[in-house]
Amino acid sequence: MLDISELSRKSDVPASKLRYYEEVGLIRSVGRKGLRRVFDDSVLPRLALIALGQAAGFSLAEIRDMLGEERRPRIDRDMLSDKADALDRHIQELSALRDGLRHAASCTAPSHLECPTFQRLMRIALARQGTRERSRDKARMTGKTGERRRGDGA
Amino acid sequence: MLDISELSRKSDVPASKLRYYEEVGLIRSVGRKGLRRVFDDSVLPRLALIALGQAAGFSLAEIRDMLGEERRPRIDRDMLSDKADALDRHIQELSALRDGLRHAASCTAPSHLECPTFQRLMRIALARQGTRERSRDKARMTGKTGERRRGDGA
DNA sequence: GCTTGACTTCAAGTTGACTTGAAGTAGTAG
DNA sequence: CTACTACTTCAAGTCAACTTGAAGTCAAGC
Repeated sequence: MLDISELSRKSDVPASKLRYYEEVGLIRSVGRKGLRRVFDDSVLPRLALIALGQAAGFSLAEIRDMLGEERRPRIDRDMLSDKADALDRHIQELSALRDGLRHAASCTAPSHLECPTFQRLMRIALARQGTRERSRDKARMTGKTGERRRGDGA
Repeated sequence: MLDISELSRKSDVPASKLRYYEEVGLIRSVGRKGLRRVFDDSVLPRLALIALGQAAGFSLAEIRDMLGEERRPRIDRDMLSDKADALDRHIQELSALRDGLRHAASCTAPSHLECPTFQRLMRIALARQGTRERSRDKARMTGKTGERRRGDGA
């Protein structure tokens, strides 16, 4: 059982962020001690997963969907699998980009836009990109942030 | 030689975005025909690189640094190499996340936060994360958007 | 030579993910 | 019991990366 500052210290996540995450339903406190939130240890791994999901380029809404709403542990395995596939494609692209950068760093061609190796690597990366057909347009998601939108009253 | 709508069509990038990219110095038009911008074909691969860079999680400012300011093709090879290394670490994390998702999708444990395999995968991912020590705090960059900041006058 | 419509500029709006600040409250140390 | 301080809420601010809208311009077709 942790209060917000202990959780903040242990997770290296600012308290304001923790409150925000609770507000949008990414984490939950197990109760209050007076006014103060009380968290339990299970939010630590959860916060780590959130950070990881963000690093993977998922929005908080997507991450919330992936993790489930804390007390609904049964999460959609097909969706998870789809996310994994999408992530894998993303990884392929990034790998191509990494190789491109790596090559550009060592290549002695006058301008690497003219270097055939670089061009080939980029073609590979871009071909993949075309394959996905703007899949990130669908990532915008239809709000569904539960509560929220209070900061726009007046 | 393309006008903005042709470029938009060929690149599948909205004209507003192209103007924005020009404004912030990511691309350049070769001139004007009357008021209208004229681009040459070299911006097409450049736009593709920009998209790729974004997919890799770089900010537009970082991408601009990586690509150079169009007429300064000599770009810093050490920096490129550092970016490649950073990207590679990122890829490792994403791979761990992908494996975690993949496993979660097929795992029959009651809740995969309790599944030992999942926990192990996450530990690996998180260990890596600790290694980087908040490197993304440095990614904020010191503005340096050249011109810009006009839309916030009053 | 006038209308049309795709371009232009510039300001302002939007979205996601937060942070900051003011004003209030409550467990704890003295 | 009072003070202190770390918490609380809520509104508003910020930042990147764009988009939207209003008002203007200009080459082309009729």
